[in-house]
Amino acid sequence: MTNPKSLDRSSGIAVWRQIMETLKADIVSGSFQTGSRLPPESEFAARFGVNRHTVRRAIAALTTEGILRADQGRGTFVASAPLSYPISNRTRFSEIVSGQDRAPSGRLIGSAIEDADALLANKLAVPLGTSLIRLETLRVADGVPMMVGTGWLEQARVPNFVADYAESGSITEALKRAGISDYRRKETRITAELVEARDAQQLGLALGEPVLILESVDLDLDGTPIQYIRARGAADRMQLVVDGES
Amino acid sequence: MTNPKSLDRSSGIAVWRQIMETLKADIVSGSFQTGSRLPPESEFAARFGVNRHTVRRAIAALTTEGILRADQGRGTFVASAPLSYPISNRTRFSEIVSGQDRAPSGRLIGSAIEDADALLANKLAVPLGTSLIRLETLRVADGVPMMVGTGWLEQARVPNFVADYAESGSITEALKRAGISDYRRKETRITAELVEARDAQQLGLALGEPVLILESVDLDLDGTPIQYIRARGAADRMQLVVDGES
DNA sequence: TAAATTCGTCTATTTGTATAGACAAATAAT
DNA sequence: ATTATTTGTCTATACAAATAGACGAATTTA
Repeated sequence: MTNPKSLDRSSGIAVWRQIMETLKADIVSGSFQTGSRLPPESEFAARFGVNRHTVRRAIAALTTEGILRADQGRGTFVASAPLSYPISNRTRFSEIVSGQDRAPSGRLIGSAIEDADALLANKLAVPLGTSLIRLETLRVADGVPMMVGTGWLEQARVPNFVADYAESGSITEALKRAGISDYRRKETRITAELVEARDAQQLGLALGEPVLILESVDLDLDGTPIQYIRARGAADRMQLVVDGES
Repeated sequence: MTNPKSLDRSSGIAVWRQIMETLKADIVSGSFQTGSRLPPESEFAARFGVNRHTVRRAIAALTTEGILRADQGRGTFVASAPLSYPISNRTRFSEIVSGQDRAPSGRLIGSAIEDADALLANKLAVPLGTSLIRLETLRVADGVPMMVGTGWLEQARVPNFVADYAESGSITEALKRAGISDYRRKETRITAELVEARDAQQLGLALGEPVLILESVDLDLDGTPIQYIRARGAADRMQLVVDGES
């Protein structure tokens, strides 16, 4: 049942990690049920064609993730299989994609001033080096962190944003004071990546988990870009819904 | 924008590979357009805080993938950006592909008959236990596998579907022969997961890589469900684009 | 109780990864 | 033509990853 997986020695991914991911996949798929005993390390070593120490490192990684538990003399056991969330339980985030929410939504967890690089200058249609405000936000549903987002706005357009936010405590209100009361979403680009260390902490994810990446540009009523957003969401907790109407 | 990526030194993923994936993600997201010149290696090295040799290895990997091209004395250029995949109610893979000057192809890699379980019965609006055709398809662009898909259709509605699809290579064409001249997409639900072993082999991905999951239901002109599709795509090769019209 | 099994730890060696510096080769800028 | 920039190649060093073998510690089995 456990795979005759081929290990890639020069892929830049350590062998122990490849084994770790294979084991995790087998546990998720149900090959090894919660509480059941795994074959001994020596057997895995033979099966994968590696040294026992390499298997041990993979098991150690899964142990710190809480997925496995090893008892000296007894064996290694599945402590808790990582859940594959049922689709029906996933949060629908259609409003994010359609742009019907009042972005940047969620709680402001940080801000900074930085100069526009090539990408940002292009997305926001401003000269290279233009001073931008960067906003870091966290979106929570039912107490569970769902997405972390980074938004960039031209500072000249929202000159007093930081002060306004500090005073009003509201992102929407701070934008309104800068004269930005309405805008629409141009498009949203969606892809997926493995979570970064910083986001993993914010979202409460283990390293190696997938995140959905949403990149979008908001336009004002004249079609001028207002902000560029790059949001990262816990893929196992959410599902984006794209309506087929339009 | 390429900078705030934090490198993880103890993740079991080599630094050069983390840089490689960051660069690839930036190319997919449009930071570096096809044909444009990248910043010099020394600048990347400074930006990532690594040695130039490490950056070179990342670039070498992307060069063998055909994504970058390096000319001595001139610089490093984006040879071909990975595919963008627009989503709308008229989504047809071949149209998307041809619109981007990619050679379209779809291949039927398997089919079976199975009874509708609760989920499928609900999605297709048929009684539980209804006989369904299950289709496994592989979609390829420029010789690179992009998506594997599983589709379910009510067998009574499209009796000769398997043969027709195998012959024409087109879902649209096969449906036409079953008397379904047109259909539209009801909605598309998007999430991400880690690739399964079987899909990894089909897509040429390593275990632990993220895949985009697309679930959708196609309706005929009366609004009756025709097929339910669950497709899995290599996240590092594609980007879904949702227009913000609504 | 004794033996077998299985995880835990140790030392030593080989291969892969990353850093450091230097210089050549090709191109672009002056 | 000369200089600066940028990629390509080389040597050398330090550290992590993986292999190999041996033995101890805890548990189960006979």
